[in-house]
Amino acid sequence: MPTENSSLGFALLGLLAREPLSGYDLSQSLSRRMGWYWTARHSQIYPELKKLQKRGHVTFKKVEQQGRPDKKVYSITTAGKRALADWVVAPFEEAQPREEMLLRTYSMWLVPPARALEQVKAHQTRLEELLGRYDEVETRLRKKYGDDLEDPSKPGFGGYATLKYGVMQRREQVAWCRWMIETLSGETGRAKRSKQ
Amino acid sequence: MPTENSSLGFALLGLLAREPLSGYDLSQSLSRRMGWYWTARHSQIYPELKKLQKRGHVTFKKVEQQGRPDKKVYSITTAGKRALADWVVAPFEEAQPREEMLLRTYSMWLVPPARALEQVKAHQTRLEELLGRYDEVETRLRKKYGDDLEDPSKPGFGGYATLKYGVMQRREQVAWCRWMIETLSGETGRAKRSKQ
DNA sequence: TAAGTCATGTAAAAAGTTACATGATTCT
DNA sequence: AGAATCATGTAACTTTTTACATGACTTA
Repeated sequence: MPTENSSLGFALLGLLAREPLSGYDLSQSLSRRMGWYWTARHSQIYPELKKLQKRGHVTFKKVEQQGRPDKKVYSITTAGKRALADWVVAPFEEAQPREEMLLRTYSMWLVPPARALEQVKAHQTRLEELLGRYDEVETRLRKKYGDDLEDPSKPGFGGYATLKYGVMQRREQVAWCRWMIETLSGETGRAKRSKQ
Repeated sequence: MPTENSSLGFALLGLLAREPLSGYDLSQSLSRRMGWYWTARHSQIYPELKKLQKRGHVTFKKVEQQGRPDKKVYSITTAGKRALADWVVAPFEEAQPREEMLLRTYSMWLVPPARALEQVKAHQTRLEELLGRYDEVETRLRKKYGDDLEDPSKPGFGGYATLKYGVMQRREQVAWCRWMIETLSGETGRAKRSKQ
């Protein structure tokens, strides 16, 4: 076992620092609250919780439920909270980026611009759907935390600041899509005109 | 072996579609040309080239050199070029994003704003260094391709479009950092003032 | 002489995805 | 009756990182 938690471990601790959650809850919360910058499947979450528990960063107690399967509710420990806070301010290097859209864009010169156009438009649609969901999240956050969102010592701030980042990035990505569409259709337009 | 190439496989094909390269060259080109949206170490590249070769998407010939180790120069095949072009326009889902800065931001409410501030400033510095390097790349691209950069059927377009995306994203990330710094220092400012 | 570049690989481990596995309840 | 939700896990596989391994030549 490595000396430090993985990024996923810290993601889970970040959620547990706000409220105790079961593995199932963590899976939902991760995708709902951190989904636009970190994700994991439940098959990765359950083993990770075991590691956190062995390290003493979380504890759990079994909760029996009526009409539902029993669950294990995890809570962050003092040591876990300290490890998390240390990690937040520790120097680090960003993980290697993986933007498949750009990988495809790099080789778009090989295909007819009209086909490339379809790919870019599909991407734009995905982005706009995402932006729509951000709006709902912002409304929900504002209702839950109010003016506390701008207060960096309140838990609401984390969700707000990361959401803001997501919105800014997605908007800019849509702008890039628009530029791509213009450039690509300009070309097909010229091609069509020259054939007339 | 899976039926399709991995993303890395297509990244390498994308480079080889422009010119034949050795494994070593591919490693350099990958980080120089695609470094801000896809990376790989040489330990991943060499095995991947073997897979591409077994699939018939690339061929190689040994080139003996004087005063330097021999090298294997890889070229894309017709089948490889077709597979690449198909992949460029195929529907897909973006790989899961991994933005560690946001993971840390989510838990920043746990630490004193002054410490969080340091982290954000360090991030901003990294981003501005990146932006500086983009400038050099743009100059180099413009010299090499001229007005062909805006022509979607010329190879220069791929590099130009992806670079543009990178510049737009990084600028927006810097703007987010500035907002964070404002919000975090506002808070420390208030704290300091209230203690006076 | 030490560090850096050119050049190619393998091994081990960590991180992440997909598939397998089970079972009760609730909603359509 | 079938699909969705709640709930927890394991197994197999792919992808990525880190470390190991070698060796000639060039530059400071």
